[in-house]
Amino acid sequence: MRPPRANDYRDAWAGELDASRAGETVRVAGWVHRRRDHGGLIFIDLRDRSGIVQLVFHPETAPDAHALAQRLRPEHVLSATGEVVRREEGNVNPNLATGEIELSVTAAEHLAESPTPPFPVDEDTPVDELLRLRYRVLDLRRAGMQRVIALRHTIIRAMRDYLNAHDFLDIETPILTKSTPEGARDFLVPARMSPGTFYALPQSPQLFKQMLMMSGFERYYQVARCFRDEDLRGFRQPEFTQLDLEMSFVEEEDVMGATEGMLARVFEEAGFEAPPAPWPRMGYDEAMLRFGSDKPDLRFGLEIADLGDAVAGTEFRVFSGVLESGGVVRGLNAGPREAPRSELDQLTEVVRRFGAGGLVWAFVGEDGSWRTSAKALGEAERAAIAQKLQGRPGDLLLLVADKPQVAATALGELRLELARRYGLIPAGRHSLVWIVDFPMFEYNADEQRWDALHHPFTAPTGSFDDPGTLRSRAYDIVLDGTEIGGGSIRINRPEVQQQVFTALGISEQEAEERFGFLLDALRYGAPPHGGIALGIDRIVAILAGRDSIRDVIAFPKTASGADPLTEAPSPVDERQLRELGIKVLQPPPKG
RNA sequence: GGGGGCGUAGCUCAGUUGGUUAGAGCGCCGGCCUGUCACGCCGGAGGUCGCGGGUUCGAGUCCCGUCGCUCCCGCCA
Repeated sequence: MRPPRANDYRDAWAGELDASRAGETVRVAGWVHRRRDHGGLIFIDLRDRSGIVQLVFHPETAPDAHALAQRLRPEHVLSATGEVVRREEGNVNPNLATGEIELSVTAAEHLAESPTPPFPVDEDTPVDELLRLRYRVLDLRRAGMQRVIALRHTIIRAMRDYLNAHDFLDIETPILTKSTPEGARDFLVPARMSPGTFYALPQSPQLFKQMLMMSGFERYYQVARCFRDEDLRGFRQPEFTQLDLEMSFVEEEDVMGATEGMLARVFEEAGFEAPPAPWPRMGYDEAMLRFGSDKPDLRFGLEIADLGDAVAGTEFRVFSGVLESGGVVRGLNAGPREAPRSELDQLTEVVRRFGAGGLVWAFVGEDGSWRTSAKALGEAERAAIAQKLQGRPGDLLLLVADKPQVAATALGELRLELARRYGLIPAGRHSLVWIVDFPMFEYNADEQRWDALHHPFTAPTGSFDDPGTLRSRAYDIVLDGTEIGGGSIRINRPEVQQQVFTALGISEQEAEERFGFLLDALRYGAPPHGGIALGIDRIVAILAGRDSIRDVIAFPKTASGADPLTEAPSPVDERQLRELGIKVLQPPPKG
């Protein structure tokens, strides 16, 4: 860090003092990290953003400062002046960056006191997350959180640097915008000046960035806050940040290439060893078949194989029944395992949770014979399956028979469970892969209609005669099994946009009401364009090795959407509601 | 909306088949200590066992409800 401007509080960073400054008089300021009172000598570890330095208070040489030090307690704020002293041989602390020196304090100013903090501001004790969030200010003082928030800054800066250098314009889009009840639930904001009407907070700047392309800005980006009123998860918050970008006159590879250039720079500056770009492209169908997921984790094997050929014409009724009704039989080789029955039951539970009827297991014996739950499976079929799954003596084979989507998901989740359970993910390995060739629509059996898999502004390829066969020009980028971004080439012709709306069951009139502004803009000469949105919170969390994006957001919300720090959300005054013409049907419990 | 886990001192946790006064480590307070660095030694304070109800002679422990945190399913075009 650059030295601070010298003032009455400080002229140096605590964590950057070293032996080269021995003999100098410096002034540092920060928080009391720890205090060690030896009766005579008092040691204070002083912490600022840069790190920690040990202050020594001598009773004889600086009695006033020493008296002050006796009153210091953790998290008090202090400014201290003293001489940088090289420590004697036996007193060097190799665990401290500044451990070769200490500051022999001559004068100190007590700038602020603090009660005993509710938890220690160090990394040694795990602390309940609710308590951390209630006292987030103290939590954020901890070295790990300081590191993560700084890493977040580094990542965003790298993104901006790259995009600025490639002619992208940073353009802001509205936070108060129009509700388009499609996809996620909107957060609504009542409009006082038009009673009974509402703004919505943006789920993403999608339509605005497309209109910016139609406005001729060619290349746009924004670090955009997005809002979705859905249930939370470790990797999902109601408000989150995405790096949003859009480009004109581009094809898929232009956007993917720009993204790779940008992310490669991010990884480099974050000190994250990712495989070199370009990253592999994998079709959606292939990903679903081989990995049972549209966000495959490629850091380990356990690939899934289709066993339809191997078991064609089988007498085993579970398999034959599924095959006859259009289902599939797929399986994977879990490798040499000696799983007891209880463990097989747990694995069965995993596939059941994801909709599969059951799990067929088989241990391959030394002579190639099987010990299996599928006793009716014939010898020839066993041999064919073993060959397909490269089953060797000792291997555990796991099979699922079900509808294609169910079998894929169940085996995909089973694959992840096996990797966790048996520790199959090598430390320090990372995988990046683009998933492409998504279906445009997916049939919603409950509503008896087609839903857009990506979003309805994505450009399709193929024929509208059979919407199920349409593909979209969309692409997702997947890091270590987590989707960190997705985008597409957009529709730039109004008649195609209308065709998509029609396929989704949105009438021309309804489309005009909801998206008329976009359709209008499309009519006045829209360039071919496309873009991508990257989940910044997720990227930071993965690069920081954190399990939750709450840890990389300064002020996040709990799983119930509350902020324990401010106690939002909270009731509002009756007067505020009257002004907005709102009547609350279900008042919050008094408390 | 559904399912699992958790809730005991300021913090992290232990607490047996229901049984006398609910414990430990850290922190805190007081005393001692001039080379510690998660300082050390001695002493002390500190509890609505999340909340409400029930069973019982007796509940931290069993039952019901409820609140909060968390993970998963649904949801997240």
